Amino acid sequence: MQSQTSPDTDKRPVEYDPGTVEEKWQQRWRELSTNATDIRGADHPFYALMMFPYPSAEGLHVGNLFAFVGNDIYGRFQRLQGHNVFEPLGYDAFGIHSENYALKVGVHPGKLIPENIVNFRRQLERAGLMVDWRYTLATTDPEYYKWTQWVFLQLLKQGLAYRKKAAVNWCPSCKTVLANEQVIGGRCERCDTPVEQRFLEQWFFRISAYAERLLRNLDHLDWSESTKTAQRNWIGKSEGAEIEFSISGRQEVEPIRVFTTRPDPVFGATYMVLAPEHSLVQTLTTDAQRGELEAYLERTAKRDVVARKTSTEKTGVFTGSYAVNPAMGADIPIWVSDYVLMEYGTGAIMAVPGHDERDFEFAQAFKLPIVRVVLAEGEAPDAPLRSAVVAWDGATLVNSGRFDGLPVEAAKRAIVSMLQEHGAAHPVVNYRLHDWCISRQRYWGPPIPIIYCDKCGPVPVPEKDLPVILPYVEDFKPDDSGVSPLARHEDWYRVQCPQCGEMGRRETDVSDTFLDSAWYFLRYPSVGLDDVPFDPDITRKWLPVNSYIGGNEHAVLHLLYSRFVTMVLNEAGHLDFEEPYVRFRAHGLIIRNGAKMSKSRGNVVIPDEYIEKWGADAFRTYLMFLGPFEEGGDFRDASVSGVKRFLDRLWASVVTAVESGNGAGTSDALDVRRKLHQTIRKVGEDIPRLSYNTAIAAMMEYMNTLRRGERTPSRAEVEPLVQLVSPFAPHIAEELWEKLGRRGSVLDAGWPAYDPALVEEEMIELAVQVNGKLRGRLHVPKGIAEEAAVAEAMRDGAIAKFVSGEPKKIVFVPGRLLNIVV
RNA sequence: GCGGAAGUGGCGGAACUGGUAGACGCGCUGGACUUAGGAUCCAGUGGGGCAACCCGUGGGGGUUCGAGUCCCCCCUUUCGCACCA
Repeated sequence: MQSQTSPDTDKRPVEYDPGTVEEKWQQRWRELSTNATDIRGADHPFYALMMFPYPSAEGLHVGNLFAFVGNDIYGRFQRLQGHNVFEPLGYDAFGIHSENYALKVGVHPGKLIPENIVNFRRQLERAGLMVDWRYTLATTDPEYYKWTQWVFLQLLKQGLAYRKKAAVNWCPSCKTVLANEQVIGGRCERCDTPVEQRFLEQWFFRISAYAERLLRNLDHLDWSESTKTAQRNWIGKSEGAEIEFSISGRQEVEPIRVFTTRPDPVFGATYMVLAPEHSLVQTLTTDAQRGELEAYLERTAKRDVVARKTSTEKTGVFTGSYAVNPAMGADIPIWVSDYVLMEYGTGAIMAVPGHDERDFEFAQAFKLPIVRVVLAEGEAPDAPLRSAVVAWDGATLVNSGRFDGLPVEAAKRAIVSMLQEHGAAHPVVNYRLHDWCISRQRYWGPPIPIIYCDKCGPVPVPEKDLPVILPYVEDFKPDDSGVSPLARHEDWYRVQCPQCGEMGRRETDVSDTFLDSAWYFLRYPSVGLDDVPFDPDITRKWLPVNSYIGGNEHAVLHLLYSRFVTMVLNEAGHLDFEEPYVRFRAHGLIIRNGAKMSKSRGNVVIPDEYIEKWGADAFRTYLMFLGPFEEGGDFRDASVSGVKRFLDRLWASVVTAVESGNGAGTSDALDVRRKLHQTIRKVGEDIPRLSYNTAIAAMMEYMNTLRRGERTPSRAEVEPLVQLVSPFAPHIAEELWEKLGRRGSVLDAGWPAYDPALVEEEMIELAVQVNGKLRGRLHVPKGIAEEAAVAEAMRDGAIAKFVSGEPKKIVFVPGRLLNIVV
């Protein structure tokens, strides 16, 4: 090919066999501990974290690998920059996922999970990740969940874990309680069954107390904007007022409190609505209405959450009682309806049917009065009100006594302060964020470390007694008793109270998987230490995490919970930082041939098959090449060949360079040298931006330059390229590094420097436009002056013919373009 | 309904703060070497036109010497949230 010597034999492609090369280097990395991180001795620690996978029976998914490779490239790059990089990986092995699969195949999860982990480990090693496997963990290890239980106890100690009987989301299929976050559109996130309501005693974490801090800190985090937005929306801060409505003729009953972001139309509040679960419902129901109301409550309780939350049909019952509208003192009826949700605000509303669509529908259905109190800009006061008018900008009040004519914004403030003087209102900030229910009535999780004692109540298991081992039980199938399968094992749950020594009973619920993953990053560098969850010196050195890469599906759940737990541990004095991840980037999703991958479609990419066929290096590089890392892309089988071809050519170039003995000195061809230095700069700029696809394209471009014409590349021309390629295709890079006669891992060779003088071209192509239209290109010296450029342009007939007479204006962008306006 | 992201060749995708649209790769066309090639190498490849040129970044307006990029109005896709008061 490039060689001029014996064209006959050299036309033969120089190919390499990825299988042999990759096996050799993976073995060598193991023998030489190339990927090991010196945790205690590191001078320049860099913690490159990736979200750990759930070790499924199906094995590693390309989506996992896409994320891991993306993180690995970043980590390897940091190492080449001179950092001590720690790139650990473990397994998120507890949870409903594993348990359901175990139930399906009838094998105990305690047997399945270790098998899956072995398979995952094999697949991960094959991918050539720079992971230090001495520091791996599985959330199912007692040495790990001992400390998950410890985290629970810290929250309890801080008063942030509490028990309450609450309406919870109950999945009748999984037979367990779900967190709000696990309910998608009223259905179970895992099995898509409509979720029902149940009332159970649950353990909650008071994350709502941290809403403001979780929100505020986002402003200073170097995170993907989309992730921050998702968290902001989830926290859902809204500012408004709480208004009290006293009960007409019943001073002894506490007033109904409502939260509203729109206090201005209070004069139009013609009735009130309580959520069916509201505590005042019984008190306010008159005897005459009781029968009808009880029937309604029963109906709504049975009604599944989907129907309740998605149907727009309004149902409800009058309680028989009246409240006093504090604005003008009128009595307004109090209704009960399931369109008001107990979870938001106070579970009660003042209904303003003139200006709220839901209230309007309800008022129409039950023939309640609708009053107009807000006028949209330019609207006549006597315009008929056919639907709710939700007006804001430029709207003014009517039928609101002395507030008539006031713009909405001013009216909001004026009305709240008027009501406030009467003690009937005060400004309030409300959040959508609910407390985190961590109880699960399941088997496959860490038991919550609590012992119930008749005398002492709930008593925390003393820290010295941790872990509370999850016992091996054969019948781990959940039932609909509302309690965990562990509650069927008296020998396990009957235990002495740690305080008084009387017989007590263990908490039989286990904790949410999200608690396992809320602190795992703290454990990695301290894996192996069994007297602390995380060593203070090690933690000071390695945390917070420098770079975290993961999927945006965890934008609100895992990322919010781990931030919360970090804040709490910080307050308790266990950590000296309150945000766990300095930088977070969400990777994109991979689709296949334009369609979502799914088992049912049968279009799932199985990494093993591709690695077998193309090699891990080509597969890794292709994954990074198929689209922008943060956006994902379309996996097309036919396209892998392009990347493989690039690696083949890289191999061939290095081999011929070495064989030709073409000096290790500087390269002879100036244009090749320039391109090399431009490539070094480009790749070095692209990797930190996670713009991997363009970094690879740049290397391919350089390869094309290298191969142009009948020439043999020199070592100096190929050696830096091997370094640039190494984060993407580490095995071939190592092999070629060795072929080049270099000792040690290419990982420790550093990152090549570029010469700024060579990056800049001396001659450039100057685009010449006439009236903004491209008319020609000039090959001119970089620093050419405007006058010289114009003169040069006018000598070019193809350009000059568009210019007649004196130009009106000349726009000159040095080094780029000349625009002659005539 | 609300919120996020995105619409560029046959396809995946490039284009930093407005400045040569289509880098890189796949595919395709032609050629070389071949018993053969789904290997390799070389050349070409947005559309139209013999050409000079013209048209082109979802559609329509606008700002500008100049717009894929900025502004306004639509359309489409996609991902979250969703009776949130």
